[in-house]
Amino acid sequence: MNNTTLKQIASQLGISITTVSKSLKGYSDVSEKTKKTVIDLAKQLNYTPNSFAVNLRTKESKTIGLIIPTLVHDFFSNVIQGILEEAEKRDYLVIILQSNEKLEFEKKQIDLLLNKRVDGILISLSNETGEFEHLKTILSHNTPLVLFDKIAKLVNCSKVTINDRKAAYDAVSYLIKKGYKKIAHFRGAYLPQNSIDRFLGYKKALEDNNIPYDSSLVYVCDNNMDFENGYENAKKIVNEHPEIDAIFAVTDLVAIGIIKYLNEVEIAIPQQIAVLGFSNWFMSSVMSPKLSTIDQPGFEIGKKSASILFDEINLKKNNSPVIFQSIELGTSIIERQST
Amino acid sequence: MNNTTLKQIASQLGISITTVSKSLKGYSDVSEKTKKTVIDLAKQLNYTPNSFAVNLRTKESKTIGLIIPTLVHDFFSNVIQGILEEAEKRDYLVIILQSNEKLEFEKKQIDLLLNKRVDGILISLSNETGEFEHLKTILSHNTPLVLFDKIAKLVNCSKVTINDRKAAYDAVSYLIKKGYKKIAHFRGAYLPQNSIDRFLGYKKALEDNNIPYDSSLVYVCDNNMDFENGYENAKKIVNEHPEIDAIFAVTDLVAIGIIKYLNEVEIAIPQQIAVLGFSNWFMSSVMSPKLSTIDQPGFEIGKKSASILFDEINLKKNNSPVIFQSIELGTSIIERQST
DNA sequence: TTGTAAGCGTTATCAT
DNA sequence: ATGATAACGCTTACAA
Repeated sequence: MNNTTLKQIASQLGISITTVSKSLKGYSDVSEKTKKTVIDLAKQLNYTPNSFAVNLRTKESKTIGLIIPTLVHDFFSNVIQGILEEAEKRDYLVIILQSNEKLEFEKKQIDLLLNKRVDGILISLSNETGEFEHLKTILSHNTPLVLFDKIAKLVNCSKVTINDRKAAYDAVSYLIKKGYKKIAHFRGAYLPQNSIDRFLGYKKALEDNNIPYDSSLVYVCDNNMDFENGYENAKKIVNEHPEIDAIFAVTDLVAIGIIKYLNEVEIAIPQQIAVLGFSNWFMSSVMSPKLSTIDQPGFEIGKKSASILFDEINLKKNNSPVIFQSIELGTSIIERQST
Repeated sequence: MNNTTLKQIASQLGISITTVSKSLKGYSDVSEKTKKTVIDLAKQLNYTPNSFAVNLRTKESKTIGLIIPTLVHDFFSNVIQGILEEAEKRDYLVIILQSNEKLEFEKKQIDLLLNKRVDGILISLSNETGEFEHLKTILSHNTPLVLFDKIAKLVNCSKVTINDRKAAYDAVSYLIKKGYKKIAHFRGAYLPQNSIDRFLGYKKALEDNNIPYDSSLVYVCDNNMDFENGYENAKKIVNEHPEIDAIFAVTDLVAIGIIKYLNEVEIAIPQQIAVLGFSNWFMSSVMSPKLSTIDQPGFEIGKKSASILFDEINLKKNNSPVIFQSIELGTSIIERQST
């Protein structure tokens, strides 16, 4: 049991709590001698400040909250790693919650974090999230908030993303340059901004290259955008549109589902149908064929988001004005075997 | 800003803080009438108790800490999900830290959690961890501790694992039953108990089936037990022991590395060499060929570990004696295409 | 250089 | 049924 308190040290040394506190915190108005005795005894008794008391006194928890849609997810796992790394540097701890792509959970979890009085909050929105009152609640509590990856453009806070539209545009342009002409798109659901932007990039690339946009070549995945979606839609499209020569998938997991199906029915990739993913999950590099994809720097997104959040926390502490940033991190095309 | 305090409510209502507190906490010795007024005003002012003060007063944080070796990891991600689910049920929050398979970090993070005064700690040990003083520190702080997956048998606390030895034994027996005779094993490093147990299971299965154990067929992966390890060791063994007809890998990631190499040099799986993994990562079901593996129930391990931890936290609160449990969850063989 | 005392926002004990 | 008061352990203005 380690429950040494300042009081105990003080009484053992026959001095006041204040002097003990000051000594331990390196204040200058304590004699070297007493300071030393205090520090020695503290060390000997294994003193650590009671964080509950410190929190109450300083009104900060040295903790931030993180809400992500799904944990079992290559991209988000990497984001978390980046966040944890930045937090550790600053002696901050991170409470992690999973919204499970549900708006309802997201709301509830925000309340939990606010009640816990975390010093800041990091969120990647659920695919369901189309209203933003709960985010504004965070702001009205004066708690720094940084949105990343799946953001709400309308909420007034810092944001860290990639340029989904441009990334998709480049991806499809690349496909066109490789000679593919009938390019289908398996897009995400209608809500998260990313799906929309990736779709828009796809469409624009076609148009800029004089390929007429054909909405019947766009298949919509449901909210999960998972393996099954890719598999099932691949089955459908092969039947409905045998003429396609490439599919641009909204995310790797969907692309992997596509590959799975094409492999099963022995449609050659990329000779008959090319497949291009998005996100560069580790998995995509060990598939057969290896999946070409867009690299989305999860780790850096995490680091940057956290670092902005901590900056804002500090600015707030000093009553300095904070200027919200919108950062876009770069992406790149990873060419492998599927295109 | 939501900083309503009991004091404010009290003064607005012209009653004492005590009465306000009691009303809000449903004590019986408050008149229905005042209780109602208090509750109404509290709701109107959006009162939420200051958790810092509550923590200080009650000496509990309603928070647990979790230390895992790696975050970008299918199995551990599933474990975390299980833990978060149990925590949420009980209105507990979870602080997550990553040891990165380093003993040094593990130690430091334990200190962080202890200083934070979390109500309990959940750990899966790093592959480096061969001494346990830091774990005993947790116990000496009287903080409930549950070890899962990678545990230390010698530490006196509850543990949740699978039976690695039996799982490996069954796995190799299955291989033998399928007719494989020269079975190699890519084992993990010498430290984590799992590696040892899986190796022991492998060895025992051979012996029980009258296949002489040949130590030259056992290749040791380094601490990371990753894709590269599988790939490189596969390259080596194909060269050094062309006679083998199966490889039992300590974990799926290693198995996937093996498959990758065998595919590249066009060694037929499983006709020439069969590959059996361990853990049943999602990835393994979308490989070509699909990987046969041992299902390790990550989600359940997480749930069970958390639930035991919360039980111990409650018992401790009631000053009831706690009896440490060692739970072993079942595994099963997932037969796919690689064996 | 050292110490007193107030206060952070609760909860709990004991009077009234 | 209600309230005064102390306490949790710390920080910090203000005295001495």
